Amino acid sequence: MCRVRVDVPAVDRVFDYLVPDPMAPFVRVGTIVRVPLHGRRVRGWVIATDVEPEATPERLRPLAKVASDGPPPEVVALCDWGAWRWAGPAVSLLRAASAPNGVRPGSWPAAAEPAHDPRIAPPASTVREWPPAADRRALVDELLADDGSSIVIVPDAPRAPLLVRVLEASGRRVLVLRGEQSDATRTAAWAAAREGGCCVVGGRIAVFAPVPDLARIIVLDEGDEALKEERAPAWNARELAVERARAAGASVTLVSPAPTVDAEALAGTPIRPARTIERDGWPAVEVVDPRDEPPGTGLLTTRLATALHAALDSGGRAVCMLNRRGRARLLACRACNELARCEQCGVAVRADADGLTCPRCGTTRPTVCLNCHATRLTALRVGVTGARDALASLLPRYTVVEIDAATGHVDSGDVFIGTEAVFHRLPVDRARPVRLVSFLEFDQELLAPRYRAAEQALWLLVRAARLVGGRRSANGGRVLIQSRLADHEVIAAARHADPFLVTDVERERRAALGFPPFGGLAVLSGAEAAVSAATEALRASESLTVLGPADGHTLLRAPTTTQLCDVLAAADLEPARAKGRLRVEVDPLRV
DNA sequence: CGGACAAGCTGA
DNA sequence: CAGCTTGTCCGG
Repeated sequence: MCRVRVDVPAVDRVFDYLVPDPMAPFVRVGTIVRVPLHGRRVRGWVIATDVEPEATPERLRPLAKVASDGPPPEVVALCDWGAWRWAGPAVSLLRAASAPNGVRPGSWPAAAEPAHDPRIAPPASTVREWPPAADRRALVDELLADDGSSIVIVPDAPRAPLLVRVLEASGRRVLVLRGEQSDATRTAAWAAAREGGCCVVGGRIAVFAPVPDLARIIVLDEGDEALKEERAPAWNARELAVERARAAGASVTLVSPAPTVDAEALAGTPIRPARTIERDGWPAVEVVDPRDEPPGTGLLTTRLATALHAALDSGGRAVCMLNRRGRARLLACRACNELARCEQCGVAVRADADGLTCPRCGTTRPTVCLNCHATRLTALRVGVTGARDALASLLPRYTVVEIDAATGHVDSGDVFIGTEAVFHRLPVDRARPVRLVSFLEFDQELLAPRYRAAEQALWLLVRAARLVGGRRSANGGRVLIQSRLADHEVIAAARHADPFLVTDVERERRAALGFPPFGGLAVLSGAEAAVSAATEALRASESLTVLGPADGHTLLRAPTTTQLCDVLAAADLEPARAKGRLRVEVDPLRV
């Protein structure tokens, strides 16, 4: 008899099945099986063996097939923990923890001894500050385990191959596990990791690597949002790493150029490198206040123009970042490209929570194209495109390339302008280093209405620092910030190479507001009827403060994340889900 | 989710 | 009242 969690997210339940004798040698916790369920065959994970059946024996059906080897028992437990922590179905985590193609369930590798006995060596968790432009390969090599397996989580995919080569050169068996790999490649790496004695390097899914002898987990760039799954449940590999290490008696190190308050709460006061390493690991930072410029200068200040010429004329390249968030004034239909205008008076309409609203006459309508009736609109890139044109006329001898999340492969150019995507998509060109990264309007990052705005803004400066290199690097690159808030702690942190100027302010602010990690926070969203039903269902619980629903969202707060998760786990939200789509996001990036 | 079954609607 | 649609229930 075994208990199976079926791979149907809408059926977030477990069922018991008989294990036919020939299958018995292959069935253990984690094994992926196919089971009959309500007239069809579905996939599922064995979550317990030798269970006492809850159903009447005559209703029990046998397993249909053993489909694949699956995550080891401790990873199955980690998925359950994640389902509790992010208030979602465990199935989505189990999928991330399994090989995509199925692995022949032969004889299991003998369960290896844990690399460390937790009774002798208590699990250590640490935060290491390591500046953005400093070489972190030596740090990682130092942190890796000499016996047992290690997991190194590198959210920034383009930076991983170099690290892999270095680790291989030092004689380690390295396996790469990333969500973007082909199914076959990922399956092969997953299967190989079961042997243990390896170093698994990868993105957020690497936290689920099926190594049997885990000794160390290293999370690089612990504040990178790529560690967080975008779909619900929005699990974060940083928290999972700490939990997995704790359960396995392994040690975990969270490394970051800008340690977050959350990392401190998870793994203690950060360890800082020597001051010279800090200083040399950040670039020279210059701040330009647009108020000091002649009126009508716009986004291209004279000091920016000078810096651009200096960077380009010496053979380097330049990057300009401008987020168009909150600047878009024009919407166009994704299908027919027609502009979204008011049906009464013809001016451009704006998108809000209820659909489209005319700023002149107040007429509203659902988000639908008047020309072709499609319901998906896209914001025209007024901000970036306008700035691109201005740059192009300022720099006639150079190629100005616009980059955003929708841009495909870019292979050359002199000046790159775009949203945050400009940091991810910039073509590599060792012969032409980036000598200038400029933020055309940094205040909108600093003042963004998100409670993690300061940490996110500092992260942009981290990305910039990695492009131009440290202040002593041969490139001679610099960062130029256009801002009216020169004294803001984010700017001060980069200028003084001291990220704790942000952490210290942020810790006080979060504690005062009771925001994570000093309190539990979740947002309900989705269909209006579902959100209001769920809100009513949760309003009764004593440990929860319920705000809303307002604008289709409800804010849930609790004294601790644990209490919040306990309430959400105990609540029956099925009646609410029946009324429409309901999304529960614990630790939302924005509220 | 998706099959089963019941209740509701329609047209001869 | 057959034949179809729509809604609700439930899975071992």
